[in-house]
Amino acid sequence: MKNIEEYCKAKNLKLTPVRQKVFQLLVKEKSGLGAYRILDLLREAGFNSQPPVAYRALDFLVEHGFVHKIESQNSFVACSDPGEHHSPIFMICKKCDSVSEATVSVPASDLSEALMATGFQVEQTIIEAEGVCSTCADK
Amino acid sequence: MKNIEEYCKAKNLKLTPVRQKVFQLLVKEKSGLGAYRILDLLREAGFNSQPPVAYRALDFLVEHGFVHKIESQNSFVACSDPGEHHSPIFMICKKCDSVSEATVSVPASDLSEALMATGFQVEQTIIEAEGVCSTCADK
DNA sequence: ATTCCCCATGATATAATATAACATTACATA
DNA sequence: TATGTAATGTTATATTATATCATGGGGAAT
Repeated sequence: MKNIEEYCKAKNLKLTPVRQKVFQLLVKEKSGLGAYRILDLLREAGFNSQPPVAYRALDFLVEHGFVHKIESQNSFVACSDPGEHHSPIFMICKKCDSVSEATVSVPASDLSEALMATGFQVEQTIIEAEGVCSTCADK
Repeated sequence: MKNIEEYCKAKNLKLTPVRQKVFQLLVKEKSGLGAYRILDLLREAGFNSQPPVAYRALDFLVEHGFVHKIESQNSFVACSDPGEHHSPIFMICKKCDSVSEATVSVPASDLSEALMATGFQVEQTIIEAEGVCSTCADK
């Protein structure tokens, strides 16, 4: 949290109350949250609750790398390493629904190679793994 | 097409007219098609056009590996190697909107390793790369 | 200090994607 | 023929996301 406040100050980005609140909500959750769930939580916290409010805040947070969208769930999670450019890989546990992020500085190398070999110029990768997290596997 | 007919016969799966038509529509397209676009095309072809019709056909086709869903687009594409179990990797061109599939028999190995190292048991991976396809890059 | 501009927010409406639920039909086979 | 299962028909509605236009707030230039 401190992290992103400083980052925004440094970059002259406006971390407005609603943006900050949405980020806080996501940080507290280990699962992804949908936009309308976030909207409910905002309402409970006294914020305006129309859909564009949540989507705008999420757009801002995603654009600046503070939050990631989990495409297979239409949900959102706080970035575990905000401010860094990276190719996140998400591990989604189907038992406990947790989403965790494995940060890899560069897209997995043999993946890149396989794609490069086809002549495709990769700009961004979306990688989401579904399975069972170590905590649930231990049970 | 022949491919999937035979596969269904062998596995005793019912490749009904609407399922076959949806698959044909997807085979003809190099971009992903949304469910409601498919629905329109079905209607043009004389089929019943209620949403569940398209979604059921897509569910069947996806379940049996004939079609893949592109999560980042909420769209669907025909599988380039139906019937095979694989970990598809999609390359989505942001210029021409084409979606092509790089088939890799096993999830990219260093990706798997990175995830295994965390203790996460991967069951399935979703990998979508955005960028520029070789055809568009050549222009 | 005033004006201007930009960005964020407020507010309403609607688009786009997806599923629930229940009725009906078709077809294999006991 | 009766019966069960899977597929389809049909209506309604849930869920996710965006377009659009109006309003407000705060900094920079004059």
